[in-house]
Amino acid sequence: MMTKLPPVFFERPDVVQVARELIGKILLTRFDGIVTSGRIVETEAYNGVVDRASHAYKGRRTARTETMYSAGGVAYVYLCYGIHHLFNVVTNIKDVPHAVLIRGIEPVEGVEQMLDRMRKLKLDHTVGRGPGNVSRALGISTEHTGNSLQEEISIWDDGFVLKPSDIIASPRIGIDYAGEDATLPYRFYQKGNRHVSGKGNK
DNA sequence: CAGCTGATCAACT
DNA sequence: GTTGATCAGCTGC
Repeated sequence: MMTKLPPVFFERPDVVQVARELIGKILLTRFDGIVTSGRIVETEAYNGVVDRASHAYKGRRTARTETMYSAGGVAYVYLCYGIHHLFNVVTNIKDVPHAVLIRGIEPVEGVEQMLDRMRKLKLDHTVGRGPGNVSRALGISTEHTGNSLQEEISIWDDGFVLKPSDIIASPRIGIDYAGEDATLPYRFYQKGNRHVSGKGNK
């Protein structure tokens, strides 16, 4: 049984809780009738205007970050280091720029299509590992920023439940510039899953 | 296995 | 002109 997560799931006020609950859910895209999906195994919460690691820190608002100010339940996709498209889920209500970065998925449907997009011949643990690869495997790019998560891109609950002890919280990756905010336990991942980025995810 | 580096663009100084 | 919510490929232990 598959249930699509409704807008109210994303509009809740606690972005850290949403990030934790997204572990184990299914992220699915359907572009031109081609379905690819994967189970979310790693996320990070970005806590809006008070979070030095967020693009919306201190209420910064540019053409790029504008979609983070939408009501929860849409995609925020932006380009990092000029080449990587990073996919985020916007949460909270309109004008509160919270978001959850999806950092890792375990491929489920459309493996052949994902391998094609990754330019790989065979499924391995690097497919869907790291935020740039999540977008690449699922075919998501900056042109999808602002899109609803009820249409081409959607997130599903298939009844899969993780033991609470298998969801680990840790500091976020690659945000050393964020001072004290860099130490907050806003990253969540499934213990031991090989599609989680970094080392030592036991 | 650790460490460096190129790719390449939007935002900021 | 510099810097990042990154990745893969190479170097040299």
